[in-house]
Amino acid sequence: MTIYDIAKKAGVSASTVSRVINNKPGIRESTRKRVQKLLDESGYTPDISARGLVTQASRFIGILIEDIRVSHHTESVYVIEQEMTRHGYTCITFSTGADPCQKAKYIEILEQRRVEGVILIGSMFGADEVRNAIRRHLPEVPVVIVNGMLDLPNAYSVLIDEERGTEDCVALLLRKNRRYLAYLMDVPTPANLHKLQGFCTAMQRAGLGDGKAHTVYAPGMDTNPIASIARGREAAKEILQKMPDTDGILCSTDALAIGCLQELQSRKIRVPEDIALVGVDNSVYGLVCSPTLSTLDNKLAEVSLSSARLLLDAFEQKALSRKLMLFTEVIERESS
Amino acid sequence: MTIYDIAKKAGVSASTVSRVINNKPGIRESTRKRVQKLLDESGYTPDISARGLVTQASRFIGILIEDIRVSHHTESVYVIEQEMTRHGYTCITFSTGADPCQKAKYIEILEQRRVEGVILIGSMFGADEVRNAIRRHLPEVPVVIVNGMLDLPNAYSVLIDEERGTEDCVALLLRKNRRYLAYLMDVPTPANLHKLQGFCTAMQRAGLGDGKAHTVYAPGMDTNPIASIARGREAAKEILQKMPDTDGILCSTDALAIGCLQELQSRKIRVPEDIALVGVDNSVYGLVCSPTLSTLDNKLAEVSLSSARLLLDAFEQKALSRKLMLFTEVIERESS
DNA sequence: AAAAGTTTTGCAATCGATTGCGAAATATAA
DNA sequence: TTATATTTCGCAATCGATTGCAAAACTTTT
Repeated sequence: MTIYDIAKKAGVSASTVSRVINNKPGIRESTRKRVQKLLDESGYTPDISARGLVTQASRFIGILIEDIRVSHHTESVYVIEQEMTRHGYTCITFSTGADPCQKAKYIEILEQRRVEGVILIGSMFGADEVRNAIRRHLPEVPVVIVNGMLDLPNAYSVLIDEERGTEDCVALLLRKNRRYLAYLMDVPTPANLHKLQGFCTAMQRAGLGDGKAHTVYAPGMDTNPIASIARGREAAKEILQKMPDTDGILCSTDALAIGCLQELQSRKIRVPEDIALVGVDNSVYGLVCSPTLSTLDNKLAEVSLSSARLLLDAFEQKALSRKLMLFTEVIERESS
Repeated sequence: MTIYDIAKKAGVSASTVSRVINNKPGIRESTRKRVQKLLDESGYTPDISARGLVTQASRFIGILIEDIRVSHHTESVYVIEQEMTRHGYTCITFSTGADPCQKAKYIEILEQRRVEGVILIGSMFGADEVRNAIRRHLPEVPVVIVNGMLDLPNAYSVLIDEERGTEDCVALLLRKNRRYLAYLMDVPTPANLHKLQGFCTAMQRAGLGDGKAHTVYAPGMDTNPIASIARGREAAKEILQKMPDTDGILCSTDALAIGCLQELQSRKIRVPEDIALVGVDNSVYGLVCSPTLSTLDNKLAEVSLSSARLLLDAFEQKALSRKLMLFTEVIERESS
């Protein structure tokens, strides 16, 4: 069922049908009615790709993410997809995996589909391969990086102030009269390094010494939260052994915090009485466990919505800035 | 950068370039080399939509899901996307929400994008609006329903034997010498009704009376597991009040089971000593909580992979059957 | 060296839309 | 009624590819 079929039935030319479909002026009301009726009855739907060929607008945007199964990414994808769909765009979403070369492959697919814009979610898109792939395959379309930066003329960023957020978490622990704080650090992504920086700054300011000395590392690249939790348990052991005085632990993710919690509980260490615990992410896990977990809300929905809006603005050259900074919020629950 | 630009540079016609791109025979090796080199250097990528216009193959498939944020759906989307991408297809995924009319809208978008096949995930796609929308907009393309059925000539189904799985869960509880079983039922979706049926059958067979009499209902349509957990807590109260002898609870989802667990623990009822608890889903929550939750693994990854394969087979008219039935597996952990 | 057979290539149509521009139809003015 | 202005519509080109068929360019044979 094409525009020509409709044209034939209506006894007009394809141009006229096209004009009716797109509500263009210069069509007699009576013909418009007649064609529209045929359009409705026949169940015709335009082939958007064919249209895109001449209008040079695919109405596609690409979303690249390392692994859609990690729950905060899922939330982002959801929000972005809703917003873009609302504006007539269709999202093509790929889980790229960690390998930068693989990411480049997906970027090429996006070019083949002629996406009008791209949103990169996650902080692992800083690799050179990615930069080059974008420069090569998508030099013209706006690219929004959620929680990361890319030094390219067509790149935009939406960031959250992780450093300040972490400082706020330390402040919470201090308010609870904790003085022997430990920090549990995940993979050294740019975002996580910012958090670490925040921890160190806050420690310094409180006169509690060198933050790095109070930091335990539990790096690992896992998509499965269970693995993170296991890392958290191991790290907790290390903390207890190296810093037996610890009365407050700040973890760079909720999953790690859950791991700590499990380890502490298995040793009959009371949370928060003996050790207060604070995570980062505001994930569901923090509500499922007992005691419920104090955490840092990174405003995922807001950040994602902002990225979608930023991209839409960029389409119309209306973007106010290439960089958007949003703030986090501490959520105080039972574990602190 | 189009095929014509390349042709001009190479001093050949567009047809020749096209033949090189698609590895068609009948091109002199020397010209092929020359054109290929230009192709590589120029960073040309074919416009897949333009190609699709003449080949009548969009290489798109659509995935419809109520809400991508619910974690088992995410897993499905991930698996399907990987498999389809591997075969050269690009997935367009939509979170449709619960409203059937909204679903019909998305089905129309899929038609506009000329998808070659569709996968419907979740048991909520049985509504008449959906059926009609498919009949109207996608009467020709194969549609695979994951965990559901649709009476249409182009529909395929991948199902899991929930009934039998639930029976196996009851068997587990019986092995643990539990005799006063309660069943906690979620929304009456087709899938959940099958589970209930399984519970009743197993109870009957064990001579433990009428399953329905031992069932408590906690219906609710929430995307957020926290809400499910809250429902679980409430339902647990009801169970304890109505059936104080209960020594084993089977829940139709893990989230409900977590809710039960929380409620039981807050009342100092020991799990599994006083009451054994079994969930269904094999979700992460079951590993995060303590004691870890016995559950029914519904083989999500396998089911999803099978649906993708089934769709691919359907493309080539190689589908062995319109209906595929897979089996579940009981995972015994600490809570039972 | 010409004829016949093969291998390479290009022309032009096609897919399903949109759109500038001119022509036809209608409305308005003289 | 004719001239002019204004609507309304259709022709044909275009977007970026693919492909059947015929023409051109080579090989091989005689």
